[in-house]
Amino acid sequence: MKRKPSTEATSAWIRLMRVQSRVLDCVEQDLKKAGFPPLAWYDALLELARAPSGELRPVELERQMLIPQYSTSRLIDRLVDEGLAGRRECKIDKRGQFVEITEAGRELQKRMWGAYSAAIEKYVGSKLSDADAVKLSGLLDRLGCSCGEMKLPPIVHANETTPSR
Amino acid sequence: MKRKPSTEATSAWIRLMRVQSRVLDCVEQDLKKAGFPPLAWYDALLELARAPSGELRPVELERQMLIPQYSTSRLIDRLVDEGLAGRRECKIDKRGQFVEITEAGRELQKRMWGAYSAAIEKYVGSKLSDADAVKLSGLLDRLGCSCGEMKLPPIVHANETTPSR
DNA sequence: CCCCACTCGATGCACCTGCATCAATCTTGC
DNA sequence: GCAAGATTGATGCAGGTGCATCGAGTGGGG
Repeated sequence: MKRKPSTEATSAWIRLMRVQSRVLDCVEQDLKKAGFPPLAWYDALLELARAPSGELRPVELERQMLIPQYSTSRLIDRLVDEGLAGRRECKIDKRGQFVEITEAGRELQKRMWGAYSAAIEKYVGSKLSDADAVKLSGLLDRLGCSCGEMKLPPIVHANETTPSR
Repeated sequence: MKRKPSTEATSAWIRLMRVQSRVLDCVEQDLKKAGFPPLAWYDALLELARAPSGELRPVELERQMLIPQYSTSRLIDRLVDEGLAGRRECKIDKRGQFVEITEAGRELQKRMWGAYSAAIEKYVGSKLSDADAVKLSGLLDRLGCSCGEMKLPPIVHANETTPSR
């Protein structure tokens, strides 16, 4: 039988939807106004930059970013078109390929982090104490775990460097 | 000067993005599998159904739903195409119009609420105690308030009836 | 009364997403 | 060694979104 959600749960749901779309919007706006491409590009560049030799199989990228296969495929197209990444064939599995970040790609990723981190601070950091941020993370994690499976990297980044969504 | 966000804030940001997209996805999936249209349709139908005489100016709808003008315009097109709503001219302001929900619209909205509420319960309600849901709402509200302005209806719905995102 | 600024809603365009499907290649089981 | 099935990545199509712009209509000041 379907239990109905409590008012509290429903209210949390509504806020989750509204607040994230609003905050995401703000952040994307800031990036765009600074002349940068969408966040998805950043995420991909970051994953590539982080990879041992600056290259990944599309499948890896896809799994890291939790986006569908075709989406990865076309995102890579765009990165390649802009000279931010290159495709390299994969000798050992001829179906596959490697995508490797270019210097321009690394450079853009770093510049974007400047604007991106400022936006995170502006729209999240400055509104919440660290303790509250931790509480929020905790509550969100409880939701995330298993609507399928969820692999959230516990904490993502190196010292002066960069997160990913 | 740009302060950098704390690790905690960044981590909360990441989770906010990932968790909501995952949960939203799950809910939309459930609706789609039950043969229903996207959530946005539900939201619009609900706003219309809630309106005093089942009709609203597009501008109102737009403000309720917090989506851009062109988006509203096209959403209405789709609802009208499906016979879920109708357009009626506005006598007093001939630029404008009224959109009014049809019986089919009301009926669909009610049927969707069945699936929708079940999904909310499944992906949110069942994962959080009411107290935690309230905590989550509270933390989210702190983020929502003013990346522009935010008018979150404090608590949205009537007894056995229906929320909106 | 008329003009100008504004509001309302629609639309062409580019792009992005989801879905289904494809061809190529790899792997497994026999 | 080979057929059946799984995996990798691309792509055509339909729809949705953002952006810029447009035409119609309103309303306020001179």
